[in-house]
Amino acid sequence: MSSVTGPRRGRPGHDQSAVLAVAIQLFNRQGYDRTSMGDLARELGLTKSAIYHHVESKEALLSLAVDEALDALESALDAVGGATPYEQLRAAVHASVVVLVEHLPAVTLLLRVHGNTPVEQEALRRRRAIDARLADLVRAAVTTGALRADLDPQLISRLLFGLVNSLVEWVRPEDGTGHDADRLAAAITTLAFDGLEA
Amino acid sequence: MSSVTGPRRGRPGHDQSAVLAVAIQLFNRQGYDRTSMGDLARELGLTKSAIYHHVESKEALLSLAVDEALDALESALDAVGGATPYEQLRAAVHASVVVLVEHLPAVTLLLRVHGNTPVEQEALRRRRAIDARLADLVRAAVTTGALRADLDPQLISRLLFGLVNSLVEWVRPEDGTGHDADRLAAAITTLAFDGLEA
DNA sequence: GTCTATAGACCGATAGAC
DNA sequence: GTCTATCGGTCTATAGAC
Repeated sequence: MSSVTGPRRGRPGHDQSAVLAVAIQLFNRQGYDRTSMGDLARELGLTKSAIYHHVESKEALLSLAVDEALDALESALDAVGGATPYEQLRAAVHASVVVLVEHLPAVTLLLRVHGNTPVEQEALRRRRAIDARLADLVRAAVTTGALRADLDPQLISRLLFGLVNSLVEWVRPEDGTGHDADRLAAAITTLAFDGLEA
Repeated sequence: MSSVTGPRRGRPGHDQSAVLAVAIQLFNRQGYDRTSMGDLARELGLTKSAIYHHVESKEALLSLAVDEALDALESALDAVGGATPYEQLRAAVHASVVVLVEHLPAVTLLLRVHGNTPVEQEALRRRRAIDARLADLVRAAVTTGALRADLDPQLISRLLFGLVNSLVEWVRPEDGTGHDADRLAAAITTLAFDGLEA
């Protein structure tokens, strides 16, 4: 299968992608602030100093991680098609769930970012831009009459993608079949658009 | 009106409730781990040492905060009534939203706890117990035929309360009328049980 | 590419005066 | 109830050898 972990040329030892993957895992398990470069070194079987050969700083690791999540979410939205705003919205919800499951560690970390450092502020700015695109889709779908008009479109948008994002609290990695994400996305669109009642 | 902030006898200066309220606010703004006792002291206009006259430790502040949220959620669930499981579930959703809005800072902090300290582990244990009670309600409502049976009851439960909990990401304090929480709770139950479609 | 050693800053918490 | 001063520990990051 194709290498998802980026360039690795001949030499033994670790590369940036391997360090990043372990870092994201650790940040999600312990929290970013509570995870020291010493913790990361121990998990990698390295010393702290060796890590700094691969990444510039601890904050750079966070930046690389949230960029992975944001790039994936933006690309997925760019690829959304559909004849009507309603169909585009359903496709956007579906695509968001799939990205969330496929990039679960990075997206989980992204959704836990609430801080005030420049890296986190920039991540929040990009997240708000994505939210705005989705809110536009909801507004358009309400305007065409496909969605109920007795709820504020911005409220609908926030609830809809709050529902999607809440998946990171309990979804665990796929078992490899590759069908979990699609089935989960289908269940969520069913609940959101058709409701819970029998 | 009644004092929500606990005992404050004659003396000038701060009390534990005042320190806790500012601490929760700061923990939510900066993150628990990134907020130092020095930060909290500056926000209070005190020195670090003075804080330790009111609370035993930084972790004790976290413990007090999550206990406020958990106590409120448990009490709200205890008070839920209704003739059928379906009606009890709708009441539980409504009550959860109201508690979340009324205790927004404490509940926000609770939902951001994912660490491994004893205080956090205990908070997660109580949260899971609450989740289990709600999952039981969902299962019962599915059994009576009130809720659709083509979705796994545990999935329904997770999505339903993921939806409710996602409110902490954007809800801001009430303007004092006291009606916001009820109207918000009504909108959420509408979306969850009736769906988005027109 | 990894190591040992350490600089320099900040942390949580305490002692003891007022 | 608040202060000044400080202890012992941990943190990110760097210097320089191999």
